Amino acid sequence: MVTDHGLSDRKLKILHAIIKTYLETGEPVGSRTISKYTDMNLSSATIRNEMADLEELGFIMQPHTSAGRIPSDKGYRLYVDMLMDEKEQELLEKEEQMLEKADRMEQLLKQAAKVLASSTNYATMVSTPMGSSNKIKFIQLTMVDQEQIIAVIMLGGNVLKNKIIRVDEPLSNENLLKLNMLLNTTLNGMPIEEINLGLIARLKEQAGIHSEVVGNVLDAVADAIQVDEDMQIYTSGATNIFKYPELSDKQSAQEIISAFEEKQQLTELVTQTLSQEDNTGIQVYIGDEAPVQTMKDCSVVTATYELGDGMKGTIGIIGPKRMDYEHVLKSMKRLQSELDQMFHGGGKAS
Amino acid sequence: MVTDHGLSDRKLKILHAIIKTYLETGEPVGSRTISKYTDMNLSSATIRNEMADLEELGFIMQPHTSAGRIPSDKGYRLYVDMLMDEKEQELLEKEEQMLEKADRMEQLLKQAAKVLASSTNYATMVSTPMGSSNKIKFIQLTMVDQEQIIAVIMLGGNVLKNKIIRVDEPLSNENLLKLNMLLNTTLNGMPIEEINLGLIARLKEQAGIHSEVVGNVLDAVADAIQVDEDMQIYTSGATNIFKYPELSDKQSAQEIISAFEEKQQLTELVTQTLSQEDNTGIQVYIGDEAPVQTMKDCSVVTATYELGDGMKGTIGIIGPKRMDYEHVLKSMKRLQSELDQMFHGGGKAS
DNA sequence: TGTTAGCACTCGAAATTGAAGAGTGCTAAC
DNA sequence: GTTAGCACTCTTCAATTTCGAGTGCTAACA
Repeated sequence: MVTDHGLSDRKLKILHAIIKTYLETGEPVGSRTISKYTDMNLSSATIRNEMADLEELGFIMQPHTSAGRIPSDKGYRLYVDMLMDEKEQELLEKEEQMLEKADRMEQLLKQAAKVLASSTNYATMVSTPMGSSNKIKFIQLTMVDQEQIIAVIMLGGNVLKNKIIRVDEPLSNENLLKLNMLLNTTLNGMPIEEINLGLIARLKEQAGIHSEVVGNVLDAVADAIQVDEDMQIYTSGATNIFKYPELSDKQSAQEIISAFEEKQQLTELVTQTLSQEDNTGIQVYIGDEAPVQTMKDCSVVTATYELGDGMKGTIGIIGPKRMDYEHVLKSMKRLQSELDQMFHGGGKAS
Repeated sequence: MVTDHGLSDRKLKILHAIIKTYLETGEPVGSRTISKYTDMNLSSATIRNEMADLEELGFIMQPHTSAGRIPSDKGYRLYVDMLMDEKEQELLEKEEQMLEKADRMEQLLKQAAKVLASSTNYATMVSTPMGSSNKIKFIQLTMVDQEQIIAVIMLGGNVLKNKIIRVDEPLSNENLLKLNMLLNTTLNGMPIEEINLGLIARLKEQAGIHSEVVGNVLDAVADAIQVDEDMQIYTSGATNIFKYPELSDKQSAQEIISAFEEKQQLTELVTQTLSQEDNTGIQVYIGDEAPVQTMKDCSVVTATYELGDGMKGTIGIIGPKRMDYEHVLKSMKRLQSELDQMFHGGGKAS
């Protein structure tokens, strides 16, 4: 993320002006505009010369011969890199309030997506935390009636899963207790990856005549985890993309909204983001940089947040390349830290 | 739903032909087309005369002076009413297979929405069952560690909810057992509406020093039910509306997709549908008939399915007025009966 | 009386044209 | 190195024209 460019101060200033103006208007910006807008006291002709240079260097481009210039991906990249260095500490109380209210994780995340969407006017997504190394914290079997047992499984990060198991004949209280003991002593604190066939066989053996139930429980565990692994993604503000003409022609709009609805592609985005190591946890993909083809005409900003036990989730904003990066980065950092804080503050669970 | 119209057989045939052709093409259909398409051996001029009559009766209309005719809402209505009388028993195995795989209710419903969307090419929604009169079937408190208790609550329809409760100091096993007894004997089988302040006060009194925990549990119950009441709605294929030019201009598309994303309006649709009493449980709203303003240019087909204990959910299809009603109604009935069957077959739960 | 052929007419959609305007690149002068 | 000026390019938008589909009506026919 080195901002290494061989640009003169003046070129940089002009580039900055071009991008900023373009972000606001969405229209190609011409030399005359810049000449007036900035306080550099340069004529449009001079600007034109500089612009010709900038274009040759690949920072800006012309959509057609006699139009103004628009930033290229490379130009945006430079701009964003410069922004990333800055810092800010503002807070919006309204957002916080809204977030405070939600006390279940799902709701919280949904809410977060919504808040972000409404405060930025872009499309947003939030993924539920996903544990690269998840542990079983607690298992409890309970009889509901003659035929049904509930298995409650608590995973790291206080995530609860339950599953109904049908049995042919009722277990005695004593046996149930034994099973609970067995499962808890064996599985408690165990990382999910370590549950292998050998272990399962051993467990079943120890369960004796109730090996079938154990099998069912383990299936249930596997199932619970399974469902946990294809993580949930909450989205909001997908229709915001209609606000940006450059994205809202039928073709693009449909593709992007599809991606949002189907979530398949978002999953990819999340995976990619999580695998990336970075100090701040915030990443900006401009155009083709995004790991998803559908978003090649957009910019995507992602941030990861962390729960205590190695569980990580992702927040994402998808918008036009002419995104208000400054605002977005600010919002992202804020939300990221709020989520971090809330989860570390403890006790929120689904 | 009486199909009472004063139309001659020939007029009916022509109207049918017009609608069918329009459903396929989406273009206004002219007299010449009908004259060739049908096997009635009538010249276009004759057809024109009949069409003039049909227009006067309000079954069809002209978008502009010299265009073909398109069906009016009234025309669609007649057409649909005629279809509703018919029956059919075809099945698509592919669909069934897909549905078979899902064993948790949420997944099942999500899957259902997806299947329906892909088989009809319209936007679809499925709402989770919502109980007008829900009962508590089972409550169980379990200590996880010194500070946390899990409350597992099972509602009618085998819906499971759980909630983590924090306590300041650990409960003894004995006390926990007592509490469990207390809660279960008092609350089991109790309709949620009957849990009132008086009952809560009585419970707390009986719980003695642990009244606080009881309060928490009841809060949890309230909470669990709360979340259950603002029901979930799963959608799929929202982008299908882009396939129909008459809906895909920016304005409409955005509105409809927004409605799908925000789900606020869909909730209204569901409520309306559920309140309607009808023998088949299938309803067709054409244009303005829909309870939601956003959908005034669409047709909406809804069906309700039932769980055992008075819980009802809704399936919905939203598409253009020129919807393939025949196919949609068929699919709906099929899905409806499949869901009914699955839930009555028993044991599926979240 | 019901059906059909023919014709003039209407109106929207698409193609064509033209003018306006924004912006550029280049050159020559400062 | 900077600027003014000018010719040129290209998009946009509105006005205009053309084209064709479809109609309603009338008159003739079975």
